[in-house]
Amino acid sequence: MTTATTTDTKTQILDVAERLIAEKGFTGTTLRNIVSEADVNLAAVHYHFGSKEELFRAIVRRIAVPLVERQLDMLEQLRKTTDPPSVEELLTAFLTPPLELVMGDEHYRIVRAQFMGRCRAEPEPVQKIAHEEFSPNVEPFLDALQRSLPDQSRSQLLWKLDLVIASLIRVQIGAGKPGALLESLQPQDVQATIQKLVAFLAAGMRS
Amino acid sequence: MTTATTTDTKTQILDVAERLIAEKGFTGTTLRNIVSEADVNLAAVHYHFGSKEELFRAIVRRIAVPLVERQLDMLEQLRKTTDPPSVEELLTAFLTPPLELVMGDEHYRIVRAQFMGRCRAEPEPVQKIAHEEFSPNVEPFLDALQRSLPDQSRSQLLWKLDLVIASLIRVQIGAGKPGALLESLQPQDVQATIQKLVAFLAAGMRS
DNA sequence: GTCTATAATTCGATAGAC
DNA sequence: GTCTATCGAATTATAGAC
Repeated sequence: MTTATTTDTKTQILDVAERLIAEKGFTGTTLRNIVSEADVNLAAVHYHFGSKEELFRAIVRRIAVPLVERQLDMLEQLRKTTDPPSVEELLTAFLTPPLELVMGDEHYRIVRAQFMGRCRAEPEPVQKIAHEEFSPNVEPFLDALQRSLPDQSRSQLLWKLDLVIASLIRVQIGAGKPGALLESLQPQDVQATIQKLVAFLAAGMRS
Repeated sequence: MTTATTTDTKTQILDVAERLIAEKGFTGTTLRNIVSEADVNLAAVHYHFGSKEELFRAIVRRIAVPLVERQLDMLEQLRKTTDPPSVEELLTAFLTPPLELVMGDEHYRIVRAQFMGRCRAEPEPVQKIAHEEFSPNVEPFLDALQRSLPDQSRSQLLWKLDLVIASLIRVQIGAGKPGALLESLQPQDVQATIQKLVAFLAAGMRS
């Protein structure tokens, strides 16, 4: 690659911006905060991303694209083996990819979880951008839920899935904090958290 | 009262600030936005509240104090009649006061619900302030839940109550939006929403 | 209590040299 | 691609007249 330093600068900006926005929120984070900690020039942000908003979209996309892909993969795997799958299996396929993100890089696992939770709870235009990137998983899972719970209306399942997402966001925002459900980020503890969460939510889905 | 206009100015600032922060968030709302729409002078904010942060605290307190009081009242009523109360009764006592807020003033019912949801999902110092004002309800309800579900550990009940609050926040943020659980704000629809939410969450609490 | 005027910073964004 | 320098606008907060 003839532009190795460029890639590094771009990634450096993305990494630092993701961490700061996870802590302080989008409006609470300034480009100057980002370039200061990333040790890059202020103009580099506009050169690589165009604007603060487009920088945010790039961060979201870097997370959301492989995440949604993995969710849909797991859903597809389920449909191949058991049809219709149980509510627990569907919820596990939905919740595992986002919660396993926290087991990634040593220093970034908390950041990534908090970022996801934060950016879906903030005002416009943040919420709109995050929704656009994360939402392609909703319809396929709604369809699957409909087949597994045929006696519930689609509107019912929609607001219940909404509460599933709300619980996911809460767990993500609190990830790593003492007393939180996802306090420890060891792989086996993450798996245990997923199981508890699935049990809690599956009971609600059936109510 | 010798300071009738003062009270009006103060209330006017509180009302407009609450609405704007509900829409745009704390950092996304400027004092100039507030005084412009409230048709008061910029200096009046600092005269009456001291700073933007203290203004926010005043808004939160105006909502939280009577709300928490009402939650604890309903809890006390329950303990007088049935001991221990059912999980459904406890959740109803917890969820009814915040969700009935949306039935108040004609123009402000959506605003108030959104404000509550928003300010508990934002970064510091907003979250800290909101937590300080809203949290006095947690311990009493945890105690009551412990008695109604004696075979679950306190740490279990804690993260489950956390998910209850997360669901409440989600419902509040989406209040009034098409497709949301709390789409209509008519009193009978709010009651129906509370019942659905209680059924969903009570099943999870018992899981 | 309310107002004007302004201080003192900080913001996102850009022009232009290298 | 990276840098300096800066623009224009916006921010919270205050000083001081009325």
